[in-house]
Amino acid sequence: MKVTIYDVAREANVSIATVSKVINNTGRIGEKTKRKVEEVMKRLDYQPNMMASALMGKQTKTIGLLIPDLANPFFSELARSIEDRAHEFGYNLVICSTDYLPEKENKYLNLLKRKNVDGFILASGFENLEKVEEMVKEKVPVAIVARDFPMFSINTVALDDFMGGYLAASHLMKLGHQKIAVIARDVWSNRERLRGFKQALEEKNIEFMSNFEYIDGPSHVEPGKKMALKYLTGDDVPTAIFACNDLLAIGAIQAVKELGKSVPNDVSIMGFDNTLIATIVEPPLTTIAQPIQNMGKEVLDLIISMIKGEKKEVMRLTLLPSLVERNSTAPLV
Amino acid sequence: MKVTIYDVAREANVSIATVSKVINNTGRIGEKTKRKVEEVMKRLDYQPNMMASALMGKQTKTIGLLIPDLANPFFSELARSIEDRAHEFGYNLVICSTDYLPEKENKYLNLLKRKNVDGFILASGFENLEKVEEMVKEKVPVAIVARDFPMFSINTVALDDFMGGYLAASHLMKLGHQKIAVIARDVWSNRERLRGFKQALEEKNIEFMSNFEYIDGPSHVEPGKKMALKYLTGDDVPTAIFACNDLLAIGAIQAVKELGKSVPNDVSIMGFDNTLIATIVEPPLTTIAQPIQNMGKEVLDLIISMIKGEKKEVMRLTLLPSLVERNSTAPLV
DNA sequence: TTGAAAGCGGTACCAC
DNA sequence: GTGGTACCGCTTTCAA
Repeated sequence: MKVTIYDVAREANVSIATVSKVINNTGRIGEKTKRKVEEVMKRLDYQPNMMASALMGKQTKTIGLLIPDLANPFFSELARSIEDRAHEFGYNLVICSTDYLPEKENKYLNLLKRKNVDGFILASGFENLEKVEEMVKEKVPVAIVARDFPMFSINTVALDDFMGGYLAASHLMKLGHQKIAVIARDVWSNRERLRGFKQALEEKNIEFMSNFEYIDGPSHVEPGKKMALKYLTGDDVPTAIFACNDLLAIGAIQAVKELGKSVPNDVSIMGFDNTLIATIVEPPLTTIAQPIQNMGKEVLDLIISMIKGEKKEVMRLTLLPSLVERNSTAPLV
Repeated sequence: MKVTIYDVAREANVSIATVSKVINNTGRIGEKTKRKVEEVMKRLDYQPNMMASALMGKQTKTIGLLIPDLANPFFSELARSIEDRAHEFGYNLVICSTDYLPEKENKYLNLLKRKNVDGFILASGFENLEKVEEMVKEKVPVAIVARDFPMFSINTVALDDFMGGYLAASHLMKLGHQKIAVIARDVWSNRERLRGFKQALEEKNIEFMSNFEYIDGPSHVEPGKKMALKYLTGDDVPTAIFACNDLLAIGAIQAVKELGKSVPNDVSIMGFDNTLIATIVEPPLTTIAQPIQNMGKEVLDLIISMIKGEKKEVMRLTLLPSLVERNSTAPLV
């Protein structure tokens, strides 16, 4: 049977109160009693039951992480970096993929609340604002990562998406491109990227392509390819394409190849995220890098400090993207 | 404050015992009492606290998943498929990356046991046999996935790695290759793949390359590239390379390119796993596909039936790999 | 059919 | 310093 605090107490000839004290290192205990109890705990291989202490209001040392899709490299890399940091603090992660579906978001949120997770990290793609607002009101520790709710008072570690878009446009324009198509799914961060993108164009008096439209479907290779094909075979053929994530960009590369053209000689392509796959495609993808490791570490630290009740004021940490030049972009000839 | 079973009981003018019964649909309750209680639960938005019921011996509806590295596409895809199936049953997943480190394996195992997870799924790469044996003895539900412990009586969903290696060698030999280098990390499944590989060679009286050695370091792009470079610049240059996962294969492709040669014209390359990235490299990777979705579903079902105490006999389910031909392999000219 | 009460494994306050 | 004990929120006999 599982060994409980009672077993330890009996074996050490002390009360459970005393054992509890040595476990948590609280109150006053005599040196020899303490040593005795510790010896017994070791001998019996006693593992305190976290359910029980959680019931008494202690923490579960578990954090809920909601992301759109664990199989998407950006999110799995992000999850991994959060996980690493969490383990340093003795926390575990319950990971849930929401597929951008508000029903799933709500379902998992409720489920995890019932499991008394100590806090939530909501990654980009979380759409259900009211629910989040509700949680903040209930004082449930919630932090947002890789997504910004600018209208909203909530702890956030975000990327400067505006700047990301701006950087992308600037790079492409510097290479001489003027007709730059954009491939994006209609979510908040992409709207920001688009805004930054347009801002950069405007400053150079270059017009934004009028045939732009959001993709529908997930930000995956296929939709990216489809949209790129549409642009490349349309009336107003772009000389460069900025895709709002690496997967979409890869789709675009495939489209270009399928049309018998070359990247970057005929069409330059840029991605966003700088995930593993950006280094793997041919040609290697020029992309806007998100500091994934750092974002993971920062949100985790943020949520921990919220859980501990340290952080009283709301903060928004905005990390900056950077341009990673590889071979999928080239000067316009 | 959180609403408890007491609040519901008071509001409905019944005892907590009655409320408990309607929650769990156990015992006998009058129709109208039941309806009344249900109405109150809805009205108060009552969410039973799972900690409390777990303390009473009920399940936590949580499964621990130990994998080597969440950022590795194979494992994130596998985790995602397990997660999906788990959610269908109302289970959550606590995911831990072990980096193939026995210390981490043990640490997480202990931590999760203290959290009363209902069972464990151990993915390929789990090295610490004794610990697993111990858990099986303690009747903790444990299932293994994507890894075989043939010497060991434990529920498993495995891939026929031997056959995978056999398929790979057969395919390359059919293309005329006789000098086939192998890139692999020294873990169980790769030893099996290698065994199958050699078997196929032997049947055709083709010799296994004598300069073979295991890589050290993780099964990632860089080590793959390094080893490929070593083979390709050595005395006995292979005409084809079989890498034991897609990441390593990509490293090999990069090595070939770096040497100014072409895949598949100068060197054919094969991978293993058939993850997303196999479709993304250039040229698209010929690889041995693991039925990842299916493996995920099957282990989850397996562990659930163990948790429910249905499955009494140990079973080993072996799924079969299949060859996916793309463009990284070509006939030897 | 319903409810009182005894736990489950801890924590923490308050005497001693 | 140490121990008694009242909970935490829920499940489960066992009476009524």
